[in-house]
Amino acid sequence: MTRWLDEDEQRAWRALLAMVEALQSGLDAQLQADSAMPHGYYELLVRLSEAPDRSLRMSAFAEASRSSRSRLSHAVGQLEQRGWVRRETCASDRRGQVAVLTDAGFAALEQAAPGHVAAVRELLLDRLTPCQVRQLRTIGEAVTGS
Amino acid sequence: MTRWLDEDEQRAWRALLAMVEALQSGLDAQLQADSAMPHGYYELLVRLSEAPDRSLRMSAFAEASRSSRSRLSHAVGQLEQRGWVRRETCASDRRGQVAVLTDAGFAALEQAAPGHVAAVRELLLDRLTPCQVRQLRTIGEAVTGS
DNA sequence: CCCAACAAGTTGAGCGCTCAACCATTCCGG
DNA sequence: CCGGAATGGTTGAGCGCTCAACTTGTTGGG
Repeated sequence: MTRWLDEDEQRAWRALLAMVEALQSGLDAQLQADSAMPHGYYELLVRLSEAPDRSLRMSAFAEASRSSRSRLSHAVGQLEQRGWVRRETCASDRRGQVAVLTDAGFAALEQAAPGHVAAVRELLLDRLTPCQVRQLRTIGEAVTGS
Repeated sequence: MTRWLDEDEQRAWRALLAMVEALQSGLDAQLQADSAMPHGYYELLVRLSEAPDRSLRMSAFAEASRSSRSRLSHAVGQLEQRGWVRRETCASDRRGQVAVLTDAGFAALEQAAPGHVAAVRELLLDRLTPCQVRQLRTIGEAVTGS
């Protein structure tokens, strides 16, 4: 028999859905408007910028960004067309491809970051107490299992 | 000057991103596999099923589901094609359309619900303490402003 | 060695969403 | 009343994502 959600669970779940919806649309709108960049691409550039040599093997890149190989392949294609990322074939394994953040890509990220961070503050962090911010982290880590 | 995220904020934000990603993909995969229904459509059917007469004026429907008019129009088109929703022209305002949940739509929802609820438990609620569930609700309400 | 399994990425079709443009109807000031 | 603004909803193009199929390269047991 199905164990339905009780009042508290129902409200928590719906509050989460609403929050996610608000954050996604808000952040995406801001990035799209100010930097002509979808939020997903921004996240990719961030991951890449944090990697050694600003470059990542595709499969490692996919894992780091919690993305499917296919999605990443399409996305990197787009980023490449915009000149933000360069593909290089891996030396040790000729199957492999390495995505490298170009200077233009890093510049685009630097240009986009302030507005994005401001939006994250405005839409999320400024609306929470420091304690809630810590709670949110704990909750997120519990859900993803680390 | 940009006020960057400090350690706590950074971790909280990334944990939230990871959690959202995990939940979205997990829930969508479950619904898609078990009921051939994207999560967004499920949410629409739920809202409709809770409305008086299982029907809603398009604009009210859009607001209730925090969706744009355009998105809703496309989505209802799909739901109509699947026979889950019926469109009727509004009596009092000939511009208006009313979306009505059909019996088949309600049946599809009843069929899909148990698996979905189970997935919500498995991926989210079971990983949190009751206290964290309440925290999550409070946080969500703070972010969305109610 | 060789070739069958496997691994790394890519590709194309299809789908849901967004944005802007668009029709139809209603409202409202002159 | 009448005509322009506002409202309600739809449409089409374009984009990012998913899924399944595919190509290319590696590897390991006969």
